[in-house]
Amino acid sequence: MVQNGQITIHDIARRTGLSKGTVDRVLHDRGGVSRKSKEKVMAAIQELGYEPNVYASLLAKKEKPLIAVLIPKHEPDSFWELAASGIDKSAESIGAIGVDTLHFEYDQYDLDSFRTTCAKLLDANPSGVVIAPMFQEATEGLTQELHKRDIPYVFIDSKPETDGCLAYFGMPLYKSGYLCGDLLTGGQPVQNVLIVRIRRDRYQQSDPTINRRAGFMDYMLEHSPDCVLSNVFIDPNEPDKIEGTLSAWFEDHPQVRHIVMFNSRIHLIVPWLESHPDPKRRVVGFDNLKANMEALQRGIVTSLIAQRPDEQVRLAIEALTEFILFRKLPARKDNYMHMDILTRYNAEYY
Amino acid sequence: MVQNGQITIHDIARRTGLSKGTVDRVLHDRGGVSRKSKEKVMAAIQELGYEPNVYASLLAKKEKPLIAVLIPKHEPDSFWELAASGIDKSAESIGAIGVDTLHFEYDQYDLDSFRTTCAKLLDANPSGVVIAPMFQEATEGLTQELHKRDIPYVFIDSKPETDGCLAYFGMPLYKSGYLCGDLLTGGQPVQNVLIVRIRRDRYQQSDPTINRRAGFMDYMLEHSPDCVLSNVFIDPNEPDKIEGTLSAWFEDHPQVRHIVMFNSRIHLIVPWLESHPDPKRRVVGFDNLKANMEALQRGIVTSLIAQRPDEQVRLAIEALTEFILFRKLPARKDNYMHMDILTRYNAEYY
DNA sequence: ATTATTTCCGTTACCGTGCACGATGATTAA
DNA sequence: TTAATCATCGTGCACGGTAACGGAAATAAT
Repeated sequence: MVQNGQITIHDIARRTGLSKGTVDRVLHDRGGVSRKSKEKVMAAIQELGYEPNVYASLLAKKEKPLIAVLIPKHEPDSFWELAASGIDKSAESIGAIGVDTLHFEYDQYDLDSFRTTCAKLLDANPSGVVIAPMFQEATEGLTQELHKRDIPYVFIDSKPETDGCLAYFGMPLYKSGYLCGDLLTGGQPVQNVLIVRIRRDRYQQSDPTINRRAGFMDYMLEHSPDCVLSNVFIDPNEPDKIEGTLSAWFEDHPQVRHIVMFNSRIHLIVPWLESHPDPKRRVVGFDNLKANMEALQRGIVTSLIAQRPDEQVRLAIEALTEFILFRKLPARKDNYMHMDILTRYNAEYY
Repeated sequence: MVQNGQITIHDIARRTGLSKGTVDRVLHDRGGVSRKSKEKVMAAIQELGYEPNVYASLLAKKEKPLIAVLIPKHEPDSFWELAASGIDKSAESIGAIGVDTLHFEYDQYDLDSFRTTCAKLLDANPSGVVIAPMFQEATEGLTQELHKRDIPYVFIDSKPETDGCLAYFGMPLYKSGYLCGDLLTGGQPVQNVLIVRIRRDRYQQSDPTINRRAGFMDYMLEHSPDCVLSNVFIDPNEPDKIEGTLSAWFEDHPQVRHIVMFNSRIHLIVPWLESHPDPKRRVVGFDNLKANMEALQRGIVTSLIAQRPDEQVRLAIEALTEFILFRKLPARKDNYMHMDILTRYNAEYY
């Protein structure tokens, strides 16, 4: 440990001939200080190089900041579960420095659920909020209220076009589609590609796969202009039918050996892939769900593109904490996360 | 913010009919407490779920933990510079919670320099140390002294076989070589590979490339048993000669289009690669040095394997901080970092 | 001129722990 | 029996900062 001849507010009080109460007032801009005194204090702070003692401050305030996290409800092995576990992890570490965390989860297919969850969140009166938005308008309603109450918030995953948020952490969706094209083709021209898609619920508001598909299309246009792209739709609610659907399709297109999905559900087609092995096939999907990782390590899936959802939330929570505790703004407002390329050879330590 | 009905030592003092002095004594095992009192206090702590207030404790002790970091001295765009910048970043964030950080840098080719730097480090009397070891024996001398003084330490990058360190954060070297094989060959059998090597200084103690090469060899043995592996040595101290060396070699082996280096200096051969373009060539190297990244984005280098040195040190410092402040042991002792695969399509956001 | 407001600032009681100091009663030595 | 020793414990100040409270002086209102 280190002995610290720290400069305290007493020092600068003595130096200015004022009391520590006044010093505290200018430190926190609480008003009620004459211009002259304020200037003297500021000067002394500069000269002596005063830095507040975080411990003493936190102790005296005897308050714990609360960070609320608003994410979609999730099934066991899903993208949002990865995010949630990331929340728990960083909740632990910031809990150590005296910051509490609270999850709020809404049904991403139910606007009402989102609304009521927002209300609950506001009731908890958090000092900061992490938002994974799904419903454009309702989110705006929330952020307006947060603004009114002067509560900072950050977005993760996706974000409204313009917004007064503190920061945003997410994946570059278009680019991830582009990268996906490179991984699927291995950089070589390709004749046929099958895109497996999920019939979206009509209530679904935001769809990241649209941007990914766009990036993918552009890659293919540039590198394999003659490639035929086919689409097959499957229904995650009827997993039994998936194998049949795929088998039927491949009956007509036996030559297709490049398969891609732009959502996190590549694991849905793994049973079919396993029962129809082809060593030359290439399969690319997204996100490090457990089921996906297993398929990757068994060689069924060629590559996954992952975005470290846990790190996304960690950074989001960290940025929020720094702002709440120390009023420190994040270095960048828009933070695009690195896209991790996972293969069977580097999956082990992810 | 949230009001916290925290349990304090007063509460457990009142509950046991003792004074806070006594409670403090059992909390810190300072002796001078009867068996009966001690038991009563322990019981009350259990029942009420007492958790010490870190802020108050740190404030009262009026000490700031100091974390010392011991790494090799480094040139501008080198691996250890990446690590150093990671240190600065996390120093900032833990600085916010009142933890200081201090660099100590030694000449990795000079044992004496390591020794004197260790001495300086010990003089600073840190509460925890992060070590990037290069000299086996001298490192042991340091850790023994740290043990004596009861100072926790963690290793990064590499570590001695057996040691009482708190944790270790590093890259799985052998596996990274194996992965490297897959990236270089694209999973397809290959006829010829050129390994560009650096003539090591004879004083160099640890050489991560040995393990990487081993992993690479095994991959090739399994996937391209007939492949011819050639070695060419270059000297980083005479960059002017590199182009000549390579040109001379390729005169005799024009058919070789797979090139790999197992250290972070792939950028050294970039000038030659640029002046002898070949669209079908594949080049793989290690680490996200600026020069390497540029070559990657220009398409000169096919892939890089990076290990996020900044995250390595962040995790190391974080583990140390948690232990120093809260006596919390890290979840795992050996932490192998994820190997990042970088291509021109995902390099942008790294 | 007197009273009522402001403006500005010092005082003070905390926040929860750490630790030195001294007090108390019990035990032992003289 | 008296003095000295010891085990055991309570008291009180310190750490640096926060913010409520109230007082003095300056200004405004009557």
